Amino acid sequence: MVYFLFNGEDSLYTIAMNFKDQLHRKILKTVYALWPQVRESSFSFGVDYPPGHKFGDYTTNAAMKLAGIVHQSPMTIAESITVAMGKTIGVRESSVVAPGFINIFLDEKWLSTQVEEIVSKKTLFGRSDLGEKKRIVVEFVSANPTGPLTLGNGRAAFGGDALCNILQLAGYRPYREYYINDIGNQVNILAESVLRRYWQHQGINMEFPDYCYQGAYVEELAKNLYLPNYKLASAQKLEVVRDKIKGRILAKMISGIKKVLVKKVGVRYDKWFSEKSLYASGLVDKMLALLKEKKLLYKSEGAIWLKTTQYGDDKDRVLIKADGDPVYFLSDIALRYHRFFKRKFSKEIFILGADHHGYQGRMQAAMSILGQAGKLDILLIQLVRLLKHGQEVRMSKRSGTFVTLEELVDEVGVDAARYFFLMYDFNTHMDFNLDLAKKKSKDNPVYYVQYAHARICSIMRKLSQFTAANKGKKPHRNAAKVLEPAEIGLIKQLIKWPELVADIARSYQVHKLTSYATTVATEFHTFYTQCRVINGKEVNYDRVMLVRATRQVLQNVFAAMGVSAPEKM
RNA sequence: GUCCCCGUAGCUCAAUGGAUAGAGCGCUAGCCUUCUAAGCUAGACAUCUUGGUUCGAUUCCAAGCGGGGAUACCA
Repeated sequence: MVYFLFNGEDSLYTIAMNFKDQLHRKILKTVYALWPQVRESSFSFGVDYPPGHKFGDYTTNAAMKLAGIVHQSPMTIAESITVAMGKTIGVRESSVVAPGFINIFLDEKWLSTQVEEIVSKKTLFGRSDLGEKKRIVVEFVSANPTGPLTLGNGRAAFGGDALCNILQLAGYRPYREYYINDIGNQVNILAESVLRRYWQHQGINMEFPDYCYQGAYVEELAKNLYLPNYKLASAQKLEVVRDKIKGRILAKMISGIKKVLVKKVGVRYDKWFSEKSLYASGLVDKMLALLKEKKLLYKSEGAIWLKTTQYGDDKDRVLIKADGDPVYFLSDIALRYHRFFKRKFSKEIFILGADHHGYQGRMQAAMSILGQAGKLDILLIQLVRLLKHGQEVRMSKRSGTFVTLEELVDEVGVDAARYFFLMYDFNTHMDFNLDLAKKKSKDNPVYYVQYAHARICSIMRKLSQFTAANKGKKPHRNAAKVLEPAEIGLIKQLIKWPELVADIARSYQVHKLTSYATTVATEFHTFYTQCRVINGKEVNYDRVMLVRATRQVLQNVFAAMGVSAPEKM
């Protein structure tokens, strides 16, 4: 293969490498029209080598001649690209940097029209119909209601929320779901922990075993427990009383979680799905019957197993334990049945802590059993390690050593917390130093980006004063449009937003949002320093337009990240 | 043992197989009589090791070293 690279820092895009956005496609189309011999492969377009030859033997010119594409010099090639593409999109010029690179420069007039388009499209700028209105269920956080949300849950909460925002922009219909494990042994243990604490407070000599939850929130629940008729403690009574208070305690935990997510950090869910409801509606039993019908169940050592190995899992999995209790995996299968057969979602994105990575195999096996293979994307999100005084602190709900999401947000604010977590690739192992986060929250890049927005608002305020003072006078317009490098740099970033949205909708790489926001802010700050919008009595209205476009893009990015756009700082 | 993730600047992180590897913080030197200096400009500092694939590797493959996680009839 011969690879011709059409790209360049100044020329906006690497076109040979990736044809994912509209501009790329237009350029590629032009190239195809020029040279029908060129064909597309997955990463580049090119032609086959003559046998026995290597690319290194040739310059672009020689290679193209060999391929029979053109019989001209590289400069002439660049020229023909310019002419052809100048008609469809605004290409000003192109140049050849041999061997193998052709740079393409966009016309400033075309760039200016893009600015106007951004302003007129407003929040719709960046929106596309890539997703064809497909309904995607996104499950994220879904932390057990046996303790408050931790730092680590924050990572999933913010990432999942931002991903849904992006999917929405890309034309999908995301459905945010929090699956509540409100049944099973964990809930019993929580209730028991509270009860034991309660009795301890009543002066009853009661031990507190290791399997119980140690956290301060258990104390809090115990303090607020109203339990007049069950003062006596005994092994038999414990279970009876526990079951009496279970529902109340669970409700309290869940409402606490909801409060933090919705009120505190602004992550709203479309559905808080109760695991218990899967049993109540009979769906779990139906699921079991279905699996039995498919002859995928067998009994061994008193337990009921599912033959997941037939569908690529490492080993078969227990669905019902020897003691007769079902395992979460069972309701998880029922949940997928519900999502794909009853709700008819076309896809699910399941954001899962990396400590659950072993769960993937059986989940995908379950999807295959349901005949829905390929519809479940599991996104593993690496754990957050908490450092205190340079030492790692193992976060554990059971032992009560953790930092809650609420604490963090109280310390640094929602914007800083969101931005901080969104900066990291899901695959990155984050070390989180709370002391440092408190101390350094002022250094958070979110303020750098927000500051750009505040500066824009300041200009706009000034501008409205200016126009009020000059009522009736004709606004001065610059006839000659010669863009400063800072202006071009800014525009080039702004028009990348739709491409970025599409990219993230495909790759789920939400952390690119923060990189992009920072880049736009940098370009704006440079522009701000170098180019004046209001200069004495002169207003440059083209720059006003550019500033408005920048504000719009920043607001759109902020909205996707769930970060506020302050008008003053 | 097996499986998953990570290893890039002093620190925290970026970089669809492409040109001179980028930001922020920290460090050095400059810039406010003009739209917010939470800013701008310049400078110093980096791809864990060894092989392989490729015209080209931070990126893909293999082995090694180092760190984290998982290996339940817990979730």
